[in-house]
Amino acid sequence: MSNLREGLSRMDAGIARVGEMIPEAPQQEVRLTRLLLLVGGTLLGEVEAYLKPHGLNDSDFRTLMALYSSPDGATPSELCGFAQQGATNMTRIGNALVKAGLAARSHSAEDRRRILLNITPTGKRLVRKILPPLFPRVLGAYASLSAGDKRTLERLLRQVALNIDSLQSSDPSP
Amino acid sequence: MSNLREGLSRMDAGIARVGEMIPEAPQQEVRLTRLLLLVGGTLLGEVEAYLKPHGLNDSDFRTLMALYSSPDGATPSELCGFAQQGATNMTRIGNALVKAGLAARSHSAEDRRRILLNITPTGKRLVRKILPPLFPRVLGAYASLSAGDKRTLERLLRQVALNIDSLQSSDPSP
DNA sequence: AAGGAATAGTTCACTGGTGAAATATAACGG
DNA sequence: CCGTTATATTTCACCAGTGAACTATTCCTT
Repeated sequence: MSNLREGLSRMDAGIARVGEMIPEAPQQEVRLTRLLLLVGGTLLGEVEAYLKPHGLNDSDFRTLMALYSSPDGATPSELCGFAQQGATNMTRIGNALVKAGLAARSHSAEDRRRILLNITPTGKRLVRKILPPLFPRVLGAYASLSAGDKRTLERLLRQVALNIDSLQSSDPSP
Repeated sequence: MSNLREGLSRMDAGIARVGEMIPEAPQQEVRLTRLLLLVGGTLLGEVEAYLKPHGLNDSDFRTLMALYSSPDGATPSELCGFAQQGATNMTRIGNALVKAGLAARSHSAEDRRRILLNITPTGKRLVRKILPPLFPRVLGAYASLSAGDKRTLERLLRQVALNIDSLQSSDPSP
């Protein structure tokens, strides 16, 4: 059932096979990209599998966490920033959280275009309940990495992020 | 428009804010996980933005690449392995590729349960057309990394993958 | 104060992916 | 052979996320 391991070896084999037919292909970089996607996707799947029984998916959860750490509430637009979601989807997330009794909507008094979302006591209880068992899982993913390894990994990932940003700005798509 | 950079700083701020309220939270590991997800997702978005004008998404493309490197064709199940997709979705991908004239379906003679997919000349032409412009983009994401950095990144990501696998097997979900 | 641009949120139609059940064929044990 | 079991693919109903268009409100400029 060692799923990622198996998936990785299939991925490696496939990339090598394509690399034989197309020698110009930057194999290592393709491998890195696929690896990133595969690891990230699996990690996300793990987290969501844990959240599902509680009726949340990862973006619902990120939004709930943002509300948990916003004592004065937050507007959907602010939450979009934190949860890395578009406004459209934030509407759905808000609906879901309100329906589940985890958050409450209210209209802003100063700016009547704005909606304010606040976490409810039920929402706080849920966060305090589901968060602690999540920690060992997150830690487990990096268990075999030394402190230095983790710092290196973070540094390299941030570098890749910056590179992607420069790509985007220099390259307004053909 | 520096999107990832901005997203990252919002993410960092959010994690730090939660970390103040919940000191037991493993901040670095949470940061790493979110970073992985964010970078992976953006990278995927980049690739798909390039593929979209050609009528393909990333899993269509992975499947097409698998067919390109399979001179004798492949069954949907085999393609699932390469493209990291479920059988259900592979049916849809197959439909899409056939409809676009990039692949052809045929029934296997020995085992009549099986379907064989083969790339068409049109499909081969498309691969040879869209692949080369993709290379500089992939390379660009890792442009600021030294050869050693890339090897380190790959090593660390593979370690994380193995850790996740052991988590899964040791932890049959509560 | 009026008109137009900007902003906040929502709705709608669509894409992409999933799990469970259905269908068809093959393989196996007696 | 025959019934059971396993495998390959598809269908169906659903969930999550997106871009474009819409509504309501506020800001800005004269």
